[in-house]
Amino acid sequence: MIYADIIIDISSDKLDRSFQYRVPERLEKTIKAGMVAAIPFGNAGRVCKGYVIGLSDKPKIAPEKIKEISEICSGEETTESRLIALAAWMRENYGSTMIQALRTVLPIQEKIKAKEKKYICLDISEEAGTQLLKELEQTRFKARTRLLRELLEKKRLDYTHAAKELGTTSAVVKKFQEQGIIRIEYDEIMRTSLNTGDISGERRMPLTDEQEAAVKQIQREWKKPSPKPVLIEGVTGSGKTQVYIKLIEQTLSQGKEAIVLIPEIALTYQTVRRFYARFGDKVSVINSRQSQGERYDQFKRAKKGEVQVMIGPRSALFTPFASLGLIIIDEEHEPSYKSESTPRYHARETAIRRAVLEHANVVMGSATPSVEAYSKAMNGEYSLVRLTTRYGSRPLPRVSIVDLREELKAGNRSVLSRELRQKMKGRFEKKEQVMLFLNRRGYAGFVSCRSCGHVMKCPHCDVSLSEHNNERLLCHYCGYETGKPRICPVCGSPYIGGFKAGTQQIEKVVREDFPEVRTLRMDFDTTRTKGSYEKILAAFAAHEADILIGTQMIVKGHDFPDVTLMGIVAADLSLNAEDYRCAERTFQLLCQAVGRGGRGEKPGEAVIQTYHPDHYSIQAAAVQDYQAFYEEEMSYRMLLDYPPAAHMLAVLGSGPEDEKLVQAMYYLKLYIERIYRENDLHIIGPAYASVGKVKDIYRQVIYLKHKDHKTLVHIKDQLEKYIEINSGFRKIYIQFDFS
DNA sequence: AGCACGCCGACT
DNA sequence: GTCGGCGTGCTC
Repeated sequence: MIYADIIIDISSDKLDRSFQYRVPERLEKTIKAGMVAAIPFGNAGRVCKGYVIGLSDKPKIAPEKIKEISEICSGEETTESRLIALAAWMRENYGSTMIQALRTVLPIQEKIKAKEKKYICLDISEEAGTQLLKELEQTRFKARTRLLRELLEKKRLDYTHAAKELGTTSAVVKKFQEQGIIRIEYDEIMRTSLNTGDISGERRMPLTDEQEAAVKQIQREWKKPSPKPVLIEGVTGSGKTQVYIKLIEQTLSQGKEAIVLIPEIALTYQTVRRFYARFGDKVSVINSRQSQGERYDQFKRAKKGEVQVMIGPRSALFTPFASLGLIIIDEEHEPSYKSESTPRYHARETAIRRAVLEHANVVMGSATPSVEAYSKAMNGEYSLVRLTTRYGSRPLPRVSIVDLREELKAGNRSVLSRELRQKMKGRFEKKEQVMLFLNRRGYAGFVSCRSCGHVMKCPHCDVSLSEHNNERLLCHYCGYETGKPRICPVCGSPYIGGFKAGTQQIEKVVREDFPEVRTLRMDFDTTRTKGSYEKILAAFAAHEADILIGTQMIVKGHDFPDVTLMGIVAADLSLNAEDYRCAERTFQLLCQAVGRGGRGEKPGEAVIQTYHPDHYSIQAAAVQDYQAFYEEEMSYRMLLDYPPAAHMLAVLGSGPEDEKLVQAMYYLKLYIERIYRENDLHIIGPAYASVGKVKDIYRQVIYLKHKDHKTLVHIKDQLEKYIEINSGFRKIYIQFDFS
């Protein structure tokens, strides 16, 4: 006798588990994990659809309780079943429940019902409603009162939303509907796709010899019986997009589709317009500002075959194309390709897995590949393609490194070194533009007491508050806001002030030093509203300002031909993070920043200000020498057994009660020591995570390091079981994070 | 999600 | 006593 594990519905949290069904004899041969089956469910025996996620020969519960599968609705070779197989792989490799994995892979399913989105509407006049509310308030119909009050205020309520927020059960709604007080409305609005704007300015450029050679090399790889993923290492301005477009053209001509992943931060109209220009309405774009419904529409169009190219961030990877031929990952090194929620998948690895399942190809590209990807290219797992010539053979900017310690010794306490200020002055006189880049990564101006050193912290999170406009203190993790205190809350000293490091302070200094100069600022504060990002860039491009001051976001993907000086104010702020990847991040950011300058006719220049002028990541970035950086960094990772030299698994525990969490994590460590007795496993922790508390939830972490990825997956599997059985983990949420 | 069950106040 | 709303728990 064969039994199938089936997941009924991924849209509800309450059904977040699998149910076992008997497989009738006639289906024993055909049934496979990933198929969609019709099954009776619930007391009323209503038939619904479910996903087969696994098969076994043992019943988990009393066999007489198990019902039989009615029929199979899908074959094994459908897009959906391949995506379910991908979800199963993600579940296994990243550690999550099957439901969580399915929800990541099939955002469609959630909306397949909501394609006819249900709304509750008042079906009687407002006066009658108000009257009825008054009557109801006198009675004990609490749920109805809540619902009616909300309805009078909002007129139209989202059905699922009402259920969640107001605790409105179906019984309440049904009763109201019978009485004719409300009606249920459905709507199916096809949200319009992104407007393509003016693309007439784009002309097709022939490939350079080097690009042509790269395309040929990739095509040779694809002709092999089992093609490897391709990594393009191409310096900034070498025209990787041209190569991508050529490869997509070829894929489409074979009747297949393509997915282009672009990191969230670079996903602007500027970057996708070249794809629009070439492929027109064959292209669809997803971005993270879109609602679930909008994304669903995009996926539906892809499934119907109305578009052939999908461009988007990480989640676009799951576009349900019928015959996927190519996945492109641009800026492969970007950290946003790693998911921050369970399953914590990496788009690069998952794309390669999907490509295997779909018989598609993967091409990734970066000027500064991640150490992980590059090491795989070195050991032959990926095929490496190099683009070394900058467009129009423009020289790289001249870079000078300024030692800030020397500045301090010379009595200059400003954030601008003498050299940088001197060079800025020269540019302003010549009417050329300047960009100042602050690599701050959460080191925004925190507020501390100069007498006792007390730092203002968020009461709900383990982070310092940062000062924003008009003396407000803001928590970047939970949004907590408070006024800046006049005196120190600990010692009462009036000398309490901001640590000057934010973009606002730099803007202030620039204005003081150069009163004539028009400044523009781009950071967390100024880009919060929709469209402001593009507005700022457009204003700068139109010479409405002479200097642009900003964080990470200013170094991504924009060409300003009149920018001839790039100032990197504090290069090593990102070096101080305790993360093993901080040198890599610093190198990548600096390379991008330096590469920004000198895109036009005039030669560019860059100034890097740092306290660590001798650090290899800064030295290598100044001369844009990836190879030198890679070798240094790789020997460091080998020495300390960090990925990719070894594999690492972070076991993250979180919960509202500190002591319970500490205890549970300690037991977890003991359990790991008990089940794995070889001495080749490094266990670090448990310890509080780098941010030990977020929104009043405490967080701890155990790190496991081992040469073999499979061993870690095995330990994860055992831990999952242990946690499920053990009641001590009831209020503790455990997540796994592989790297 | 959707259904049955059982508790509890209100009313014949 | 019975009726009916409303929260709770279960569905292989």
